[in-house]
Amino acid sequence: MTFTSTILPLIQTAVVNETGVDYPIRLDIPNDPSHGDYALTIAFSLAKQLKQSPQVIATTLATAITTNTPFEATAINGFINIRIPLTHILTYLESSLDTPPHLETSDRILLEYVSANPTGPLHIGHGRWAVIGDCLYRLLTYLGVSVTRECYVNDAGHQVTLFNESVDCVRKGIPIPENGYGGDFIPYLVDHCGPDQAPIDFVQAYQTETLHRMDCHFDGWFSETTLHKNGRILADIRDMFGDYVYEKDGAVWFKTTHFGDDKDRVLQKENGDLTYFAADTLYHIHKINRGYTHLINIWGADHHGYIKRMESVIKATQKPVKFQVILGQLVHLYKNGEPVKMSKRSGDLVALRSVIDEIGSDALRYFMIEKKPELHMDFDLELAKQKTMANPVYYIQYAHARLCRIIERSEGMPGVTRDLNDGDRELALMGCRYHNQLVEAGASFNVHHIPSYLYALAKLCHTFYTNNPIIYDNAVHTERLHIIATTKRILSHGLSLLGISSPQKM
RNA sequence: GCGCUCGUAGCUCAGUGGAUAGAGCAACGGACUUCGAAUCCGUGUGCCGUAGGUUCGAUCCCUACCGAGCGCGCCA
Repeated sequence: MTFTSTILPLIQTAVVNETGVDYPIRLDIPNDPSHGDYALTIAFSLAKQLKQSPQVIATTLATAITTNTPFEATAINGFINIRIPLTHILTYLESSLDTPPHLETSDRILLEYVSANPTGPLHIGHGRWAVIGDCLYRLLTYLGVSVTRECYVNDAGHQVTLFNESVDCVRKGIPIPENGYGGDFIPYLVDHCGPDQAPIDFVQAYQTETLHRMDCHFDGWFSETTLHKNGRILADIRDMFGDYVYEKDGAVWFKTTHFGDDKDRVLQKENGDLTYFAADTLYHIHKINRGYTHLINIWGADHHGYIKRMESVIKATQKPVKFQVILGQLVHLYKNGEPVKMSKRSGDLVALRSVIDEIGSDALRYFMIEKKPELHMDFDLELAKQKTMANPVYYIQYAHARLCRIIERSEGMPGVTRDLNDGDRELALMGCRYHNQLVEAGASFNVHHIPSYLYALAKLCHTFYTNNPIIYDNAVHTERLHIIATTKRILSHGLSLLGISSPQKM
């Protein structure tokens, strides 16, 4: 249950009773906290309809709200500012974490991300999609939404053939073919991959292990090869989309332009091979056939040209399925200010695994999730290492550890009740907003709101810690202890949604 | 050329159709006998890329332009 859901209905009723107009109301948080805990801008919206000035309406409504609800409302320049009584805040805070908020949707979500070729180690960009996907999963699941995490394994096609050839060449000690896979990884693979294991299986296991090091997991791995097995990919596509499949220049095409794409796309090449697009089309149909109604893909921004194509496929099914792509901009990796190439085939690859091992999963995850996905991101390895101790994640974790310490120290001490001040109120109110933040983040699929919120909460904690002693005169301030106990749980829970640990001691 | 993403303080970035646009870093000055100083407190900075438009109100929505990155394969 969110905090605003304990407030909004009462205000809504008061407004409807007063004006006779059932207008949807939104609670805003004012920029300036001195204005109030929440604000309504409804008076502006109703001005035309009621033929009165916003201020007149606001004044009337403020009186009605103050009279008919537990909340105190004042009208200023057309805004209605709301102040929530402390008792309401504390009552909510006490029980808030026991009832998770719900995000209303009947969709079954399939979240596909990473989906790397099993031809080399994952790079830092994969790390970014992995963390975004993983956090989104954790958040939506907490909000009661049905989400399945899936990684599509591109274990078929020309690149895999090329990769296997490269491995063979290295094994035989002969030069790798033109456009083959160079770099340090193949020799590493040759040294570690047993004779009974296929090279791509080794790579996939290697990638999985890397992801585990940053606590990223999947519910399923979908192998492209399984789609090819019965040899019916093209036939199945024809069966479903016969009207939009045609032959030209010896190739087979999908008429994606009919659905808004720039040009039609090839399903089967002149040489008889199927394209990546053909298999991926069937894969997405497969998702729909498994009952998923909302397909979310996290792709690197270099694949944005592919979106229209897959959108066309979804539209062609004429099924009420949502298709959404979260575009993650690539991470530009630097080392001491020098750009580092991330090409999978180049020898100077900086693998995700080495970054995890260098700066740690907690710090890496925080860096990857604190910025919105579509933001271009520069990531300097040396800087990240240097800043490790000044990293925001430690600031948040430290707040948690400090609160743990107080709670530990207070055990067995006599409790006393004393007055609460503005600092108490501010921290408690911030804690109340946690569920609203989560719902907002979940509804918009913007996971990066969570670290922003947690940082702000941690900041209040540190200020609170300095100004508001919980233990003094050998006694515990009971109400304060309740506030920080819940705050501690929120910090810990929020961090867990990000896949970041919340140590009791640091 | 066409398309996608981005453009906010010196740097890295939040932010929302609403009130005086905010954090962190960096700089400077304070605060440890006291629940952990990995902390706190104080001191500045902005044509929110540019120009129009919609609106009672635009940094946010629309259009054009400028700049950065990416894409425009019968590669994956």
